[in-house]
Amino acid sequence: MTEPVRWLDAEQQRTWRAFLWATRRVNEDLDRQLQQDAGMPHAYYMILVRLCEAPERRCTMTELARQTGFSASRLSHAVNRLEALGWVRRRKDPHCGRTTLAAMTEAGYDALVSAAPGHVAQVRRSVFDRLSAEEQRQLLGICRRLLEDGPEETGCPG
Amino acid sequence: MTEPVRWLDAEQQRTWRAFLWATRRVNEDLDRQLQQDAGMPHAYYMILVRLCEAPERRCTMTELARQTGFSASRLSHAVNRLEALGWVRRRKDPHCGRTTLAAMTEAGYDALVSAAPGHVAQVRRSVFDRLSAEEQRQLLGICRRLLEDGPEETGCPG
DNA sequence: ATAGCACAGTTGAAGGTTCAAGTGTCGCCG
DNA sequence: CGGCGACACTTGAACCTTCAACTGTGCTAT
Repeated sequence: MTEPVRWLDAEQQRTWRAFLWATRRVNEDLDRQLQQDAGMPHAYYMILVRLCEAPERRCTMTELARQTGFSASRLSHAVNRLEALGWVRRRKDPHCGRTTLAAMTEAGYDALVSAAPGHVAQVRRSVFDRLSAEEQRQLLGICRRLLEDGPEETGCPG
Repeated sequence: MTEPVRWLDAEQQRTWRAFLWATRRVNEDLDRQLQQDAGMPHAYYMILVRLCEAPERRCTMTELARQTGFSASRLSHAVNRLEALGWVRRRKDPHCGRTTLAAMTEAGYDALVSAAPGHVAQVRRSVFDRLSAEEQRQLLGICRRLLEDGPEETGCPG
């Protein structure tokens, strides 16, 4: 009953390995840049971006989790840290006893604004400067495939 | 002197976001599968794979770090854990006082062999089953670009 | 020989992520 | 009304990774 196990062929091996190395490299370079220049990991930057785009720079934890794709637990721990840094503040939702609102502070906004240029530059260095317009199109197509029949997408700047 | 900051255009935004979500999804699914079915994170699986391919299923820490792309520290901690699991054993190199050899144990080999089929299946589900032959070619091309002028590549099965 | 330096590797602390379990709130059905 | 399941979130422990510091070894030039 044990099916024959379909291994990857040589070309797929190469592709898979290249994929692992390339994505790791991009993520590490991104994280390192943000950590060094802005004192935050990429995950926290993403949270700040979403918060910044939200209606009054605040939104519920659940919505924030949905937009960032983080687990409730991961987000909660992260917001603890962001709160300790003074970049975010939690408030009880006046309309609903069980939801919590995370609101970006002025300091949080400033931190994001000063982090953004360096981050975008790194994204260009790591990805877009290396790819032709055609390759960029291909990349989007491929990523869409990899995301099919999964959670829906959202929108973000910076 | 502050240069104008070249933001990403709308299409690049979409591509970037899709890239982040897609690669995160692949990595998470991979990690979850291995953790649940084989009791090890993907990083440790990679170490075992390299070790398994090495001449006598053993190699120096430095070489192993180079092949996996891990930092010396990360590798050392990981091998501590793998040693505690009984999957790897450290030995002093008889020919050189400052190098350490990491050797895969029988139990380690067994663990890898039983983990491999499920892992490969997940790689197919997450990536190759979703991409046409053409897209797979494109992906390899793109990853190569992202790896240009970086550390050199290596080879791995499974 | 030996001082100095680079290499090979380890360690501990700090921080991030996950997982499982826990708290409190809302909504709904009887 | 009274339960009770689902939802929104939080917590603590375990684990993984990073960073900076540290040990010990071999090389090389004087």
